[in-house]
Amino acid sequence: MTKKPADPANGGAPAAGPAARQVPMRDFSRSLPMSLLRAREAVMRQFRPSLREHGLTEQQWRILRALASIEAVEVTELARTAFLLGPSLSRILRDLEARNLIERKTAKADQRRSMVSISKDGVKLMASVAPTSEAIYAEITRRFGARKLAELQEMLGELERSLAGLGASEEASPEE
Amino acid sequence: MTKKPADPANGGAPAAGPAARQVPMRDFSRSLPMSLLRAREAVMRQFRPSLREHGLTEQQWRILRALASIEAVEVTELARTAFLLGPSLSRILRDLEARNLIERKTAKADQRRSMVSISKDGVKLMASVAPTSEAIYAEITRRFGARKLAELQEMLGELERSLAGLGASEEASPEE
DNA sequence: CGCATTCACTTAACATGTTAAGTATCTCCG
DNA sequence: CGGAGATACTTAACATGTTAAGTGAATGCG
Repeated sequence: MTKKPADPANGGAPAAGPAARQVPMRDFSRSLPMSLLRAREAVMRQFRPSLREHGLTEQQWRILRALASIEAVEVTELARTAFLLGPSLSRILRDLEARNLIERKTAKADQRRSMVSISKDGVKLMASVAPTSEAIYAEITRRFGARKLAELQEMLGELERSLAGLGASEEASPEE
Repeated sequence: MTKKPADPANGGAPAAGPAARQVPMRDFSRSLPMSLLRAREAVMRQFRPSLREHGLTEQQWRILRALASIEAVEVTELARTAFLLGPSLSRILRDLEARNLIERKTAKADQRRSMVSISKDGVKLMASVAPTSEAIYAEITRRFGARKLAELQEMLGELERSLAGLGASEEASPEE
């Protein structure tokens, strides 16, 4: 329960170490990336045990959920939806296919593309996980407050939008 | 190269698959974990290029920043501060030590503990990265709005606190 | 003192994140 | 029609996330 940041609560020496402290930066523990990371971890910690019991990782679950609402998708589109990078998705799909949770077949029109869909086993697995998952989500909503949750989501969306196209100033296509 | 799952521009879901949709769940793309993940990714995408130029990963940078404000810390305490799991930290410290960016020495009172501190080279490296990093943070703040940013951070903190002690067994994550 | 327990890490093993290459297709233009 | 370039993935390589087991050093207790 006790959370102690970078506070040298030990001896009490004011500290004046070997080469420390010379670069003045915001308090590290309050940076936006850290806040987002901690918040997300706090949330995911609620779900991981349940998923684990069903033999699913967070990412595998994301993929199944993304597939559940559509008939079939191309890998690239699925990567966007499940917010996974191509290589990760490629590996995970290989495993999920081996477990018969998804199905894959190359598109007729374009042999490069492969269409991915959830299998019956996949649907069954989802059905067994969804109740617990929803219950956890409901508890989180109850604790934090439905309204605040909506507000938070809205702000997160705004943050995303306000940063869109800021760091992509190189690498690939100038336009996009 | 620009391979990023960043665009939630999925074109909706016609939906009506073979074995799909039977388990009614919230729209996957709007789940809290996904919102947090996307927001954090949007933010980190701004920083990664700069860090990379200096040969640092996001986690290595977190560690250096955590070390910059104190004389020395135990590994466990550092793990809490930098929000890293023990094993990850162990590996990263090994590498940072090999690069002479940090120093380590076992505590006299307790041979099990090792005290970690940033080295002169580490401080120098930080000094060369900090300006860019601060500039990026300033731009993010400008785009999103300082007030909204503070609000967001506050909400994230509340979310964290409201979920504290919900997961079955705590004591297993980098936070507490 | 003797020894089981606890503690503070470290190693190991497996899955994903991330970037760079590689491979097979497909498109388009000369 | 043919080859350069773009596409849609897949592989590879390295770093981290995550859980479990291992190691050496302190503690507690009989």
